[in-house]
Amino acid sequence: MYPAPSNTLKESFMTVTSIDRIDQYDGQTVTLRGWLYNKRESGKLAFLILRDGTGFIQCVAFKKEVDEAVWEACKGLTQESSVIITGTVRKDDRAPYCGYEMGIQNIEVVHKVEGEYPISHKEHGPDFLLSQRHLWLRTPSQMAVMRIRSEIIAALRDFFNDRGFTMVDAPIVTANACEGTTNLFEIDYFDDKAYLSQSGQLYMEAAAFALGNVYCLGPAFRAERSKTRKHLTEFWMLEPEMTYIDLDQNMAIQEEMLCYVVKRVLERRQQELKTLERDQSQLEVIQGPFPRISYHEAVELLQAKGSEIQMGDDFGAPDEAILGDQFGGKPVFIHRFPSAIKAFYMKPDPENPEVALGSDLIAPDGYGEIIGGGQRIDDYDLLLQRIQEHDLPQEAFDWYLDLRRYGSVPHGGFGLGIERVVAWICGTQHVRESSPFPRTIYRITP
RNA sequence: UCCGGCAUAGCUCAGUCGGUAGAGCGGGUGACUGUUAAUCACCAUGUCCCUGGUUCGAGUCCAGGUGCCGGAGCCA
Repeated sequence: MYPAPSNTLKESFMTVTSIDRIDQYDGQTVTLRGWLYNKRESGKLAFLILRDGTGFIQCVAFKKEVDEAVWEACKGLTQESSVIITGTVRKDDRAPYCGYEMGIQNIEVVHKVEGEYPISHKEHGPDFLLSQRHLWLRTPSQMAVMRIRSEIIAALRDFFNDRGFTMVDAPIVTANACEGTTNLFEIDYFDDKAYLSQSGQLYMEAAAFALGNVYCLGPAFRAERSKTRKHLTEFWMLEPEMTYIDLDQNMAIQEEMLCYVVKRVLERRQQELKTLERDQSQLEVIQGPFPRISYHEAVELLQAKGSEIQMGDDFGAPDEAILGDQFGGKPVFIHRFPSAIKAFYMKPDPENPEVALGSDLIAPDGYGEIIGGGQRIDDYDLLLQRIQEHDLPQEAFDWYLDLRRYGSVPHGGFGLGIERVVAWICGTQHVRESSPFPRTIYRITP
């Protein structure tokens, strides 16, 4: 018979494999290590649904064909108990999930769950699920979102690495604000105050003057009391910065990057997109060129659609949603916003100094702004003037001004919100679901 | 910070006119040799968010508070 499990498993010559490779072992006896996802049993027959992180498989035990101890172990098994199952792989049309099932020969219960597992296979509300996020991650939809998130980040890194960009990490603890000063998380820093970074951009500008084209990918923190489906207090941002680039080239690389990412998810994460029941035709239309309209044109378009927006106002959420849905499901660039509603470092358009050489990329289906970027001011005097106009503490920006004192060049870049892109590609209702452990205004656990 | 909504079993919710607290799922027990979120029978489960008020009587009505959700502002 088969050896007693735990201490002899290594010497048992059993092949330990994973569910995603099970099709290579048809007819063979292998060992899987996983967790009990679900169980169905009748008097003399038990179906155990095993998950191991790579997939799901149905394992079958007939009372007559297994040891009594194995039968008893199967019967007593509870949801999410961890188990090591050895059995014969066979193709079976009745098997759910992967088309294969495993005839159980031996089972080792690594840890049996006592008491109720909090998450059932029926519906739950979002607040409850978020309070159980550490367990919710085990469900198929959440695993699929995390796999797609991982693929998106890998694709973004590959895109820039393949084009000669250098990855430079930006600091998390900073002394100055990149955007406004009202949205900073303040921390004690020995006898001083410090802040959690809102953006790595200013540091990327310094790095670009050293290395040429660079990017960072890291967390950003905003102490905004925002309670919308597009906001987290901690989110991840990709921030490339490029020298000798203009606004059109900047938008072009954003477009190329996003098309590459969407294409790669379509190619490599079919299974996950199906699990999420994502309408893939909506992703297939994501191909360049993306429409590019000016702020001025956008406001006229919105007014024609019945929006109350006035020239000079920033877009509200409904405005963004309208703009995002005007172009056949493609994202749209809005460029040349009024300088007054944009960040202090945005370079004015030489042809119309009232507007800034910046752009936002608005995603369809109400996901809103997924990228914001543009040209940076490269003139020392103008940058100093803007810092003063915005009542920013000049000393904290001395090093940033230095970049315009020592070999300033035209440059620009952009910031891409990872959670928003993941939410859009996955079709999740809320960015909460696209972060493994989301932080919102009222939630910092788990 | 402002506006709106919600709060009842572990979860999702119902609860009529103010009159003894309910269902489904989950849990437990039992039956069943091909189940697909299995089915069937039985069992157990409550600070009705908190405080105060009205009333013979409050889950229900009133006031205040707390928590959460959605939105605005701000932003990726």
